[in-house]
Amino acid sequence: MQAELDERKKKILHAVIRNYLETGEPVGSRTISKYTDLNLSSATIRNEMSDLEELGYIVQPHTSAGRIPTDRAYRLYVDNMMQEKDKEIEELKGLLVQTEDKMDKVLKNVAKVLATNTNYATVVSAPQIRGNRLKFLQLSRVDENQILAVIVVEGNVIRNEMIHVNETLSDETMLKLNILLNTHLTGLALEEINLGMITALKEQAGIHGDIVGEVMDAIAQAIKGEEDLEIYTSGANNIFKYPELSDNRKASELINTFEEKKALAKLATEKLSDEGNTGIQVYIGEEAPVQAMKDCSVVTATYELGEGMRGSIAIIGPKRMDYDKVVGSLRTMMNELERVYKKD
Amino acid sequence: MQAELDERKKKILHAVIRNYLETGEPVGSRTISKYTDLNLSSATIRNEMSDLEELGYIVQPHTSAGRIPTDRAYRLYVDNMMQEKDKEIEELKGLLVQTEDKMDKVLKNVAKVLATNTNYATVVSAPQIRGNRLKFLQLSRVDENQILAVIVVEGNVIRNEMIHVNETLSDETMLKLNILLNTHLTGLALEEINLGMITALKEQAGIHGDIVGEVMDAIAQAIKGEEDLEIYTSGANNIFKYPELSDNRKASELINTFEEKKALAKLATEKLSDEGNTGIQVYIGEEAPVQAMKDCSVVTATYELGEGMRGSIAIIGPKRMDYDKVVGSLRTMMNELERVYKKD
DNA sequence: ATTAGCACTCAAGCAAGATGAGTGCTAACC
DNA sequence: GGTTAGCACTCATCTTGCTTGAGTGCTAAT
Repeated sequence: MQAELDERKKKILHAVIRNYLETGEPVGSRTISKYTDLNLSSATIRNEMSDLEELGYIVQPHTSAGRIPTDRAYRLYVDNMMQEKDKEIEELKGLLVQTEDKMDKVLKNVAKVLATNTNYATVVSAPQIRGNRLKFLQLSRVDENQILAVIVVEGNVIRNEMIHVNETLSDETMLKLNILLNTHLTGLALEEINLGMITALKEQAGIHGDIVGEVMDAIAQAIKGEEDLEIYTSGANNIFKYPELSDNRKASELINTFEEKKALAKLATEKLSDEGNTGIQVYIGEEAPVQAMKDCSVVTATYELGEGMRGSIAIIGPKRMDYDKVVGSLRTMMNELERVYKKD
Repeated sequence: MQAELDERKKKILHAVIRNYLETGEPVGSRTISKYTDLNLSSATIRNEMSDLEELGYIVQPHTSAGRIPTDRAYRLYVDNMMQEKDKEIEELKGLLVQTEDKMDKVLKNVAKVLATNTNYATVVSAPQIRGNRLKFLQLSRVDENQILAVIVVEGNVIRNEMIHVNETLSDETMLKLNILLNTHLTGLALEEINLGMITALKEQAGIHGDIVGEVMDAIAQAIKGEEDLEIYTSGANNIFKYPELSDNRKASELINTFEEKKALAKLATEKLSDEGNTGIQVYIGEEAPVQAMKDCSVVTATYELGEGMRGSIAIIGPKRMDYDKVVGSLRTMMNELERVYKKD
């Protein structure tokens, strides 16, 4: 009962959606009658629309208003009807490639460029370093009872962690510890550092075993602690451009969500484990993984910069967002990101 | 013509302000007549209010509405009439002291606590490290042609900078460089590292002089680059609680300002150079240093954590914000911050 | 100097049309 | 049978006029 949408119904539905995307107003039969090349009178369109309503693709906000697409219609549109328009997106590339070393700056920039280019709000999450290898480790005595641990992971992600110690360590001890830890841990993935290895290291460190313990904690914390889920947002104010989102309660909620980035983290990581598809996911309305966004649509893309270094980009806008353009922008942006970074 | 506000006028003005702060509605003569202990009829109040209007302290939003205070009245209020109520602020202290080592986390927390506690939006700028001393410097070879420079400044602010080199440096060279730089630079303030010293160091480094140059650049960049002006915001959505700010255009502008943190930087640093006063500044309406905030009031406080380590906290709300409470909260928060960190 | 009283103003709320976009249905048409 | 013209109906939105009530300013009396 749902697959049978004949060609004409599809055309009409498509017209309704496109029209609504542009205007944001309910669209009526007369408009469609003129808008399409079907040369049908408004009455015929009305009959068809009536059918489409029954099938759950469009609804009237109130009797005798035009129809607006439902989530289901958007879903159909995104899955089957969308033809990408790859215009003017090329310019994005130029904006990105400049300071290629500082990862965080680049990502902030990505968020910004996408926000201004699409006129929606964007969220970029920094790469998850899960599964990545330890590249370098350095302990330094900063003063009598503070040690600075610098941890560098593949992809040049750097973490600092301060460790308090009670005893003052000599230079030789520091040197020994550094050599010990580097020789044993460098090149290992996090999963490969197991408990056995840790206890072995502690033994070798002798009386300074507890420091090794602290260092290991620091490594663990630095790498998989919540802090590593750096998130950059941009264009939050864009939501004011869409009346259906900018009534006070909703706007407030959305802005709040943007500040409380933890909810966004969920959104970002949700589908990170999914493989297979092109990496672009579209969530429409209630499909969105975050409650506050049930009146929005969210388009997410996952980028991969190397062994297990995966982050994601999300664009949040009204349900009637310009899916074509967003998906296009997102795709070029991702490619560009991967191109710039993959050489590492 | 302006100093002469007799005692009664002051009392009435005070009553008007307090009442307006609470309700947000224009306040009329009858209300005041009951609200104060002056035992005057509404008619008398009317006469006095008429005078006050002429003197520019209150205005009517339209004929036959009550009066609301002008910027000038707020200014008078803040300068002379405010008596601090230091209740319930104490609880703030508890919320703050927990993870005392990670400066950025603490500041984020400060922003958050203040925002939830006052119901206004807050901005906290991380300390300017200008004038601070270099505590520790470490160069490490991360791979063939990348060197990681870790720079620790007094107050345990840590910066990482990647340096690309063309030649691969030997372990001994690295060690030498480290010793050279640390012995000469540690303990110095930025201003004390002058050009003469730099060329001297370069000479001593011999063929690796250019690396020294890069390191110095990194130090300079890391410490006084714009990046060091880390800014934390919280409670942006609080502005939706005040109708006079939450109409779409204004809200959008404010949110935008919050995202474009550079404007806030200006606000934060503006009065950093001023000395003398308690460190708390109140900007009312047009006095605010940022255009987008001309309908708000901004209360800023400067905290000082040691030699020249100064940051600032700002609270942004409607003109009718509860100045007493805000100033109180801000003051305890600052004291607490300084107490926790000054022992370093 | 203070107050009571009264006329006046004006935002805001409400009810009663007027408007118009859009629908559903029926009967006629090809 | 599919298509269309025509018409009655619905309902959000706009307009208009009316009422209400808070609040003022002024004047005359205390």
